[in-house]
Amino acid sequence: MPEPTTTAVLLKASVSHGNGLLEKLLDALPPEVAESLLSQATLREVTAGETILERAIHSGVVGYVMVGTLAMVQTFEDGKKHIVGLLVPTDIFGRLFDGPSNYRIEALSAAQILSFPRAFFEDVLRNNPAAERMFLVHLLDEVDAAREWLLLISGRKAVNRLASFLTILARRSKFKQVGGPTVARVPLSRKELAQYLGARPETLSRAFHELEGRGILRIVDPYHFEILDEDALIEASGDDLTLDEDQDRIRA
Amino acid sequence: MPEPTTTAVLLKASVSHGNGLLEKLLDALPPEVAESLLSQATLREVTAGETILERAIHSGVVGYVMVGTLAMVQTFEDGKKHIVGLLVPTDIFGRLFDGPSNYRIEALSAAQILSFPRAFFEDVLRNNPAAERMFLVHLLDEVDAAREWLLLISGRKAVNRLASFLTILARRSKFKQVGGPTVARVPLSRKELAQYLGARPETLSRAFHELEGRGILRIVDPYHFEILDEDALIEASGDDLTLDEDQDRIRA
DNA sequence: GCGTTGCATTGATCAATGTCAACGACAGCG
DNA sequence: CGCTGTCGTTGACATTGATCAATGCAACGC
Repeated sequence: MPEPTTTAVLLKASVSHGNGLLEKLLDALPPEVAESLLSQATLREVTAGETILERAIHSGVVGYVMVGTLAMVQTFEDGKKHIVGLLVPTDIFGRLFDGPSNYRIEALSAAQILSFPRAFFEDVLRNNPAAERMFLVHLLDEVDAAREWLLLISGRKAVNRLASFLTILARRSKFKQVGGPTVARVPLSRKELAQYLGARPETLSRAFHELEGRGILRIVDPYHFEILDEDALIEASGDDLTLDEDQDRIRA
Repeated sequence: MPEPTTTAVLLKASVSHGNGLLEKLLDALPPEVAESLLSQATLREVTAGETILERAIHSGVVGYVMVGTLAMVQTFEDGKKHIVGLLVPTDIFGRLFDGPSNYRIEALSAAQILSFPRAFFEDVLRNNPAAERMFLVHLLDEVDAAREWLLLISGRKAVNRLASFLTILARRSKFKQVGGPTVARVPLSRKELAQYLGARPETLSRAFHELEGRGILRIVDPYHFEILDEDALIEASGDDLTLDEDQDRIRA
């Protein structure tokens, strides 16, 4: 455990310039409460592949992603596993007020995580209705996001799903604008991304190269891509599927 | 507007024997508050196809499904539409504390809906932290459910997805046990179900008949199915996909 | 009663993707 | 330095599912 107060100051600095949930929560709290919450936090550094939270454990912490990418992994009895969600900087994980989480949290890349004692975090929310409501609204957004995501990967062709994924990724974790071109960093191996998108590594590989062929992106290495034509990427993600419409079913 | 007090009594009777979110909320509230909440509710009867909530409208109501099935429908500019979620009895819909919902709510079958004035509902939650927390936990569950659903429909073959859907449907809205066999009622047309599952109506039709051929179910009519072998159904929903496992990535 | 319309079903074909196999690049290790 | 295992890629082939087209069935209006 690092020395609390100093840590808090450092953390405040690094947290405050973002606009994630944690920042908003801190803003909504009385300064001294925000301070005390931060003073309870510890910074944890993990390496790629490390497990952060075992599944089915009523964990004592709430985590906040500072840098890096984590994955929520569902494991089955027979040893198969499937990534069911990604966590990028500003995301919060850990189950509040309630039973164990159903997934294992695993680092996909080296990452820095802010850990709060769960009970303390809960108390803060309990005593600050405004903050708790903010959290609630955030959850409403999450539900919507999950549904939107569902819509994107259900049906459609592999290239579409990949384009959708890249588009969403771009929106969620801002790519580094190193001078000129936008470079996307995909924190998943081909195999991992493949299962996440419901496809096979081979299919995915072909999809990547198709997008490259269309001049939409350039493959730097298996994990880095220059986005050459962002509009075309969005274009490529929206394809067909969905229904042809009845237009007239409305009456109410 | 019906005569409040009488309605409240009737509603209390019909709501109380379930164990959905609303019941739990009512239990968590002081009796007189629960009473007043119910007295504000109005019962709305809708017919199949009716639109209950237009999308992108900051609606003034919170709805609770008593009987029937509703769908959350995402409509696109070009007129295509896609069902992104189902609402069955005991489900609550309507966006609290916050902007308009992104979906249109539409009745798939004739349905009865309990409508609460949103502001009143919010006030009740605001003044009863226990209830609000209950709502929050409920949202956590919803997020998980959405992720699980995602996992089920991503990838895999059409038959698997169909079997998954039927299994989940069975869990969520209990099928009528008319004496002997379990009869599933699917509240969607083939076309609707097809988009929901990310497939084409034709493919779906073949999937249904494949399950019938395997002796897992019997097609009564396009909307009713006798489940002959529930275990086999579950079996059929779990197929392959997912990853072959690394077993060893864990270190922490 | 008869045509019309909407929907499920079925069949034939083709495009997309999963599967199997092999190769090359690269990292770790002897 | 060369061996070996992993991973991404590529190719050939098999399977699945989308597409197009046609049929059957039932509800509805005339």
